[in-house]
Amino acid sequence: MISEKIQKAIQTAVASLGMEVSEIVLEHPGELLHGDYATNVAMALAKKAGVKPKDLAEQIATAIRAQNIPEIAKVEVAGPGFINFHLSLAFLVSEIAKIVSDASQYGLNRTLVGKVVMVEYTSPNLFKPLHIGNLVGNILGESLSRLLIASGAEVKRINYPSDIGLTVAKGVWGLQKTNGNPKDIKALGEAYRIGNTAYEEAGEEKKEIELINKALYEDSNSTLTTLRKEGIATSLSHLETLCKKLGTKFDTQFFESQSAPLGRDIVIENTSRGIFEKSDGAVVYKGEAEGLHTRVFLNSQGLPTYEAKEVGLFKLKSGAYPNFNTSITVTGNEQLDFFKVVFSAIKKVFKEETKGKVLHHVPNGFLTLTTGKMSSRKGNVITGESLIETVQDMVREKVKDRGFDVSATETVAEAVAIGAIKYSILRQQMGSNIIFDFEKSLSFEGDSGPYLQYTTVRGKTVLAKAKVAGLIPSTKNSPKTTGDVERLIYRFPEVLLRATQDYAPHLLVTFAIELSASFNAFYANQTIIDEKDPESPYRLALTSAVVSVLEQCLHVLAIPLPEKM
RNA sequence: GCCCUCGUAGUUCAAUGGAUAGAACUGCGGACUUCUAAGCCGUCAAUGUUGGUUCGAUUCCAACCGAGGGCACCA
Repeated sequence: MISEKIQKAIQTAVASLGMEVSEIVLEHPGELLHGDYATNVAMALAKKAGVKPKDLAEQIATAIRAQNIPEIAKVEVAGPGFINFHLSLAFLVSEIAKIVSDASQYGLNRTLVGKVVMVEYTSPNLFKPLHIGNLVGNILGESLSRLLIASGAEVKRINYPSDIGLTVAKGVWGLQKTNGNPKDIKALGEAYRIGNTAYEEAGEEKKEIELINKALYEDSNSTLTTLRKEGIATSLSHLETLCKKLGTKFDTQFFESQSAPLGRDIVIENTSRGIFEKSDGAVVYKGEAEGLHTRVFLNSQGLPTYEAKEVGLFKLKSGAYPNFNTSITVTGNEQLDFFKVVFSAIKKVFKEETKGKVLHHVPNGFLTLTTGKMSSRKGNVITGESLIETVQDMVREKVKDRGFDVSATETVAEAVAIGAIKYSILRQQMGSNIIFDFEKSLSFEGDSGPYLQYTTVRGKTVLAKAKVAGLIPSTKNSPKTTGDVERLIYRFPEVLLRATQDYAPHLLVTFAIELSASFNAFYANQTIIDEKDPESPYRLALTSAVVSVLEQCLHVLAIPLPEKM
């Protein structure tokens, strides 16, 4: 990568002056006028060396110039002591050529080759309609998975649905009351709603539901068990359809019905070893020694709680992938403290199995809707599905006057709806709460999923037209100056790498938007296809490079690309 | 009460301790008989408060104000 090359050059220059730096900070100046890269080493070293930052910067700059690096056209000192680097035209053009030839391989790195990473996300309660939170978790988890793959990791996507417990009991109770069909997803949703309401009223019904819960755990009533199993099958196949729409395919599913008994046994076993202890009839883990808090792992009836199930889940996961290096769990940010305690307990219980491995909890924020539209249209419960449906309805309206045929309209509407939703979730830093604005997300103007999709589709249209005209992309005849597109696009590999290292898909989103904007400006400024212009093949190569990089961005973000828009 | 997040234009988001805080939406004003106008160009507008560390703070530290979340048998 070019950034590494420049860092090395600085290191060499600094060393030649008899100084040392542990880390070279290289950044892209906010203004393209200030060059393509800048470093602050001179300012950082000046004090220790007892010289003026600007003087030291000049000395370092001279030492760098002496190295005659072909990729660097100009090195200059500016401001309080920055050293600015301007990349050479030859480098920028050669990078375009490289992108065109590497295509979908451009920018991938091998930093995680040989590493096995488990990513657990989505993890819904079966029987309960998919909540918006599950949708957010799925979207972030999928993008994280794809980022890791782009760095060479072997990713195992894991889904951990809750198929037993109070939620399921509420649904089964509701099915009996409504005489609902467990094979009908709508009936399941309704059954859960009724069961949940009844439970909250805390009367006789609550006791009935608790008895059902116990019976389901013990598998003591075949009628109830059958209802549960049928409902689970329905929920699962429905989930699979939705995940397919969202671009997710899980490698493995573990169920709470598996992790619960396993977790319970492990906790009991480790209570005698002193890791857990009894307190008020329950079995707890005391985290206070590590600045955490106490959590209940087995309740006073001896049933495993969510905590114990996590312990069991770890056993399942590490059993399935014993060679794993990192285990990532994506859940809502309200579980931050919960996971600190649970991970602490797991590390003690599985001392050997967790040695040298990383357990990581990645929190995602809440999604709130700004307009009251959802509630008026779909009832009080806002599910992941109804969100997608509503957005898709709105897109369908917009697509109508574009003159597509019926099937194209449907495909485009779905891709754009999912693009809009995913974008609004992925655009901001993971973990902070998300405000979803229908009007804004679907305004189709700027800073949106559709903008990225539109730019890419537009670029592809140009390429297709050029092919018909017999023009072939080439960087042979490049112009004397380059524009913003060239000065942004070569950054893709570093952005991709940093997004992976920081678990920050939003960095890629920001990059994709900036690249799109620069391409759209370029597009508006001149005609790309012109048989008489010797530079036309270069502009085509540039277009091809942009399309290729944007397609990669969309792929990593798991945003679908429609054929036309 | 204790702990964890967070506070940036009117709104929704950016900014690995750096230079004139960057976009989008909204408002106002433009261009175009041209490859997709879901596009392009211009313009108005912001770091909650008070201190501290630093050559340099939106970023780090402290206090305060404000929002959200968590803290024993839900997940």
